[in-house]
Amino acid sequence: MTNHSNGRKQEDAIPSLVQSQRQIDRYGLDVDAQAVLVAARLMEAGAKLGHAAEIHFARFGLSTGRYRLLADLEDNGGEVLPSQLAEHLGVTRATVTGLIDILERDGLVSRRASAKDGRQKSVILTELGASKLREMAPEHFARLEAMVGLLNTEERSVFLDLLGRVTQGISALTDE
Amino acid sequence: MTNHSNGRKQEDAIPSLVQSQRQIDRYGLDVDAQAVLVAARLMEAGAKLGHAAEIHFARFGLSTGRYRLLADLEDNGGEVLPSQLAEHLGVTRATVTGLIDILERDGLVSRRASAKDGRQKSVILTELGASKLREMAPEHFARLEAMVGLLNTEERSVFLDLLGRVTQGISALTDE
DNA sequence: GAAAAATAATTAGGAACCTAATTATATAGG
DNA sequence: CCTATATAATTAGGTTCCTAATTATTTTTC
Repeated sequence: MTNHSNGRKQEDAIPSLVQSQRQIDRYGLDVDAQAVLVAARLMEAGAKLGHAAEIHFARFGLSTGRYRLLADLEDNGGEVLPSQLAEHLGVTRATVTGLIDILERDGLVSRRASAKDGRQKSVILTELGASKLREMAPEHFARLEAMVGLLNTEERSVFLDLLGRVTQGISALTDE
Repeated sequence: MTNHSNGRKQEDAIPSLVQSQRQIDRYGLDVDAQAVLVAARLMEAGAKLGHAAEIHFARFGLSTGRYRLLADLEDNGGEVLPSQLAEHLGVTRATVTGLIDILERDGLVSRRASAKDGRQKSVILTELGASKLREMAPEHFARLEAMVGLLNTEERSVFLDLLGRVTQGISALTDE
């Protein structure tokens, strides 16, 4: 058994309800096993999706972060400050600096010093960057759509609602 | 504006439906914007949860991976092979080797050469490792429960079902 | 029973993101 | 005005996980 692709055997990594219940019972805690299971499954799904996304974007010579930066640039008229990019993407400025470095090296964006404020250097989407987005759009969006193809419109709405509420709850892990 | 904690401003990073629709319209593609939005939101949520989990486990001197390894060890009688751990956790053997290195350095697990097969070295949960799990269980599970506290039991069931189907669909990103 | 193939764990090196410290410029307070 | 503070971007160094190559041992095959 070669464990091809990523050492994951499809089903093995999925945590089960009995597994969660057993963990809770071991310490005699008063916790809902289903709640714990939701947390575990979402974590699993997030990690799996993150990994799959990297593979997907690598096909176009990009990473998830670099694609999202390009897309945000396109969404905002082709010129955005690094600090704004960091905010839009939900990553740190240090990370944005690194993303820009590679995108600039590859000719997909360029940096331009601001006239108004000497501290700022705005990031510009080059023609090459724009054509990269254009070129990958059909396949990219088709795959995203296929990904949620097992849910109908109604179910997607419900999923978005529930996911939003769980996302709000994530702060329970970091609070205090 | 200091952008404390992680440079994320609560709402800013959440992708919206109009944003997805605009991206699709730009290239005149026949794709459902809601489907794209589900993909984007799940990615966002996964990344956010992953980061929050690291902060959570860091409180106990662990990382997400190291905690999961300890928990799996406890779930399986305190002795498991590295290759099995890799399979259970859905990570590579190389990663497991690294996790064990640190856990062993901290005294939470130990390695023992197999008698039957000279290639194998099983991993053992030490008493210190077991007490670490015991000690963190109440707070750990309480926080997980709080995280999904905005969903009632019925909604959690629905969420698990829908998440499971989306998770199946993730392969659409990597197929072909 | 020795050569070839498979398997277990590890090592080496890379990618993505992080926090904290640094550099350069702009703004405010006395 | 000029020192003190705030802000923009970057650099330095760390964490987590990955793929590919390596080492050691077992199993298969002829």
